[in-house]
Amino acid sequence: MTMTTAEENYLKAIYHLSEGGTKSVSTNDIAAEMKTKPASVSDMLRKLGDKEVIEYRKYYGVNITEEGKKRALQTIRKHRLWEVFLVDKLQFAWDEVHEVAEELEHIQSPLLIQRLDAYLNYPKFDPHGDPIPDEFGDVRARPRVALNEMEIDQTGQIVAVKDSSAAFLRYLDKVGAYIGARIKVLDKVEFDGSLEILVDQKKTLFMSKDVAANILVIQS
Amino acid sequence: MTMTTAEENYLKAIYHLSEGGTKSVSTNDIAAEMKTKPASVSDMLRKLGDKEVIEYRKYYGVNITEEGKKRALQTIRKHRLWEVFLVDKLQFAWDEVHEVAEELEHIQSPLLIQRLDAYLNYPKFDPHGDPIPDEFGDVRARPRVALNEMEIDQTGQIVAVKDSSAAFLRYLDKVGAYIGARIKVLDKVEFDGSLEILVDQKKTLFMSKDVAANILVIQS
DNA sequence: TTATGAATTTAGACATGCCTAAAATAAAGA
DNA sequence: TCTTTATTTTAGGCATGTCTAAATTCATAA
Ligand SMILES: [Mn+2]
Ligand SMILES: [Mn+2]
Ligand SMILES: [Mn+2]
Ligand SMILES: [Mn+2]
Repeated sequence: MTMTTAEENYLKAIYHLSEGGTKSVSTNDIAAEMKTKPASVSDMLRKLGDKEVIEYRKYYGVNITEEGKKRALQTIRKHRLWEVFLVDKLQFAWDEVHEVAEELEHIQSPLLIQRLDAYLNYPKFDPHGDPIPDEFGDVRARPRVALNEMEIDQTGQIVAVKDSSAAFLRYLDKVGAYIGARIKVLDKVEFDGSLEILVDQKKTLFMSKDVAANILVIQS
Repeated sequence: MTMTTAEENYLKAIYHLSEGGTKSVSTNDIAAEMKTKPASVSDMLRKLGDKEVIEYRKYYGVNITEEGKKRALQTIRKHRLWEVFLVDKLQFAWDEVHEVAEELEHIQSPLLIQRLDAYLNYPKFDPHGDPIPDEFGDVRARPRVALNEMEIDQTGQIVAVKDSSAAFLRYLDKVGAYIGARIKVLDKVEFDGSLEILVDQKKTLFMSKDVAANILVIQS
């Protein structure tokens, strides 16, 4: 059973909104995520239900099926592998890759993805720190905490961002925060939750609570 | 003015059938090339005519416009650059690349193509020996002759194939003919036009006139 | 010159994917 | 229990791209 580009995009959105298939998802939330109208979503949900990649009960939201989860993870795998290719091989900045990967992820060729994976040396994480599912859909996730939830003197390494918008990524580049940076919380301001951070044992950085909440860290 | 994937595929077919814009092309020939029905072609010709990438006079075939030629060459450029990527970087065989490139050529990102070109070191020819147009659509073609038209004792180098079907390419692999091979015509049989060829000064090869007619050579 | 036939276009239909406007439903409050 | 209202679905329509069947056109052969 083949899926169209539109169907793959919807299914991926449902997978993300359901937090990996653990929650049911509303029509309105899908419409917001896909930047379409709820009426268009209803049309698509019927189709995805017919293909049994979601369980669709009218008026009650949708749940992704095991088959659907497998499909979504394949698309996510392709998206993230292409992002690694664009950054590692073609010198794209991490804020330039998303839209192109959104197209490349729909290319149909198992051989292509297998060879790309090998060529990139079987990467486990994409340029935004998100894990790349293996060919069976298994994900090796790292336990992460949002930077704003860390306490003074705690240390760790930036591994991902929640907000992947170009604006946010460019801001991080500008201030010198990047995936892989080792950080230490030097101070937290009680009044507004803003933080003072030491980056790579040399650079001091101030950031608002809102910014810190979008930076994910593994503690060490 | 953006073009859909279908429009790009039709325009590319028209460019090839018109031999680079020098001939006018019939509806039936386009239908055969695109594996669709003439009725579908008529529909599409009206659209391409409206967009002024072809000149369409009902019942009299089409001619590609300068704008259309430019567009077609951009798609061809992308197709051939991706073929080089697949063969040089991902170890695809030359008979495995066409279908995937047929999809990849429609990815919309000027930056991607520019970077890919640089990454591949600005190749001038694809794995089948066909020239890669530059970003302005200029093609540096090499004067070629079909192998069956060469005379005894003449020498040259295989630079391209006319027939890119997987079956033909696999046959060439099997007998040891490849793009770049240096060849010499040892004998020609008058009766059926078949040839005896010396490849790389060491291997002798017999081939039918039909096979030789699909192998293109620059003479030396 | 006119009939014939091949090539081509048009008519009408269907699938996908999107929209707006209207109708239906479920959940919550009075 | 009976509204009210936000959410969701349906109805109807439009664009793209395909098809079959019917109509049209052009070229050519009698
Ligand atoms: Mn996508
Ligand atoms: Mn990513
Ligand atoms: Mn194509
Ligand atoms: Mn080629």
